[in-house]
Amino acid sequence: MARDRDFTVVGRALSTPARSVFLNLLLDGTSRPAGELATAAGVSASTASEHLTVLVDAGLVTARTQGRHRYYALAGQDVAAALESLGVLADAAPVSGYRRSRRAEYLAAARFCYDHLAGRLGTGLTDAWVRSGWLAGRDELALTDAGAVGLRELGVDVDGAVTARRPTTRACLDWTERRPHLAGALGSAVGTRFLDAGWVTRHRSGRGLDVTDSGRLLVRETWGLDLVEPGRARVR
Amino acid sequence: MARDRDFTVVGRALSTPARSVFLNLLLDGTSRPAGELATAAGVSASTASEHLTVLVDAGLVTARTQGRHRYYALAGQDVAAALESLGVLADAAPVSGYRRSRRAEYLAAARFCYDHLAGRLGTGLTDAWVRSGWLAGRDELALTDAGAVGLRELGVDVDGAVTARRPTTRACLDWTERRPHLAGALGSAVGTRFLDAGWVTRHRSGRGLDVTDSGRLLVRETWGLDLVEPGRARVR
DNA sequence: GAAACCCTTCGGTGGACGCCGAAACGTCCG
DNA sequence: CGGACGTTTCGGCGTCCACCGAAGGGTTTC
Repeated sequence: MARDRDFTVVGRALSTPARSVFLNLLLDGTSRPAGELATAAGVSASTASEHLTVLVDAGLVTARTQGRHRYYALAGQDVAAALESLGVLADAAPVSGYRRSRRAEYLAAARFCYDHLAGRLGTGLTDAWVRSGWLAGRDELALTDAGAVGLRELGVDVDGAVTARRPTTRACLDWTERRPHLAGALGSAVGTRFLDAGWVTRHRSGRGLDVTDSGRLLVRETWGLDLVEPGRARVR
Repeated sequence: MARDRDFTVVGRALSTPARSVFLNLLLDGTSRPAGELATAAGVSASTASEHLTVLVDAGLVTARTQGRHRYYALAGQDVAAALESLGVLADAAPVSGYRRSRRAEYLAAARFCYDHLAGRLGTGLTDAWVRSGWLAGRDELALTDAGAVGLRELGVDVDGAVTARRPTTRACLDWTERRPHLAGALGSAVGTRFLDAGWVTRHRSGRGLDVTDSGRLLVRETWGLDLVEPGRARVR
């Protein structure tokens, strides 16, 4: 005889409006900091924090600390699938398959992680610069002499980044690509240069970035980095 | 953009131990009266009633009134599937596919619905007797003269059933077969005769019945009713 | 009609929990 | 180091709700 399942933990996790909003926001596969979830649900930061621990304890959501931020995401595909099937019960509306939202796709392509480039653009550039010897090491991403020269030619304020108080380079784990990308003072300088040179422009809302034609051309010609058009990107 | 789903209603429905027990009991596809569910969960009848209305309002469970009983069952296969996928989250144990339990299969084959035969045996006999002209009408199941003769020959106390205060015949909707079977005073008399003649025996626990070899032979030879061996019955 | 039975509805009570602001903790920046 | 920032923890408050017993409605049986 099959052992009984205890639905109470998962059920309780789903039973409040704020947590329902959280899960809906995370259903597209994105990771989001606690504060963003709090404002989206219209609750205070402290309340959101409590809700999030409930979701984590229930196994629906995972947390990852990054600097002074804490990113929350669905625990896995099976969670998304379960919520999907539950959604069928919630409203009689037909199911739309689980997939990244259009906005999530934009963010996955290119975005600002605070002051440095992230997404496929950020990880792609980092990979290319490691391959070409501009950056050394997998985790440290130390700036080499060749890298200093190359980036200076690009117009990046390398000297300012080196003399800054904050660490020159830092590896920041990308939550869509699951690989590190360049952060720290140098990462910030690179991001500033990309914006100033018009290689990327801020997307209408939030952290998203549009890679301009000139930027797309630059990264392809210089580092062989081929960025897929967001709108046409193959998902999943 | 996909409209947000509201998980709160379903979530709240799952969030208490008593309701979790109810759903586990109903997961095998059986229908059960409110009282049975109440004692199984260890709560009072009134509390159970409130829980059940919550489950019905959430769309997880349906209620069907039968006489002075009220049978509750899962609302459908999709509900079972959703609970199944949720169960994966609840415990890490691997899933055993959704299917009728062995006990449920026994009950579906033959059982007592209070004092009259139900399950495939009950509906099969009723169908056969309607076909052969012993009973008339789809809903009333009135006893014909030929039926009185035939049943009397079987040893059924037809006269006692006709003169009883309660209605001679009544159609009782079968919850496994979803078709009517014979109830009322005559149904009771038939059930009594089947037990006395040794055509069926009470299963060890509760309402379940075992059809004996003599009973199996009788129904096949007399009415062409072929009952599948419970243990070998194909499910689903 | 009367009694037995099943179930639901109705009050009332106690505990659980969602909510917030204040304070503490850790990180980043100059 | 000092200030800003994101997040969590802590106390306290108000509400919701799970629970029960008693009462009421409906059905079956005698």
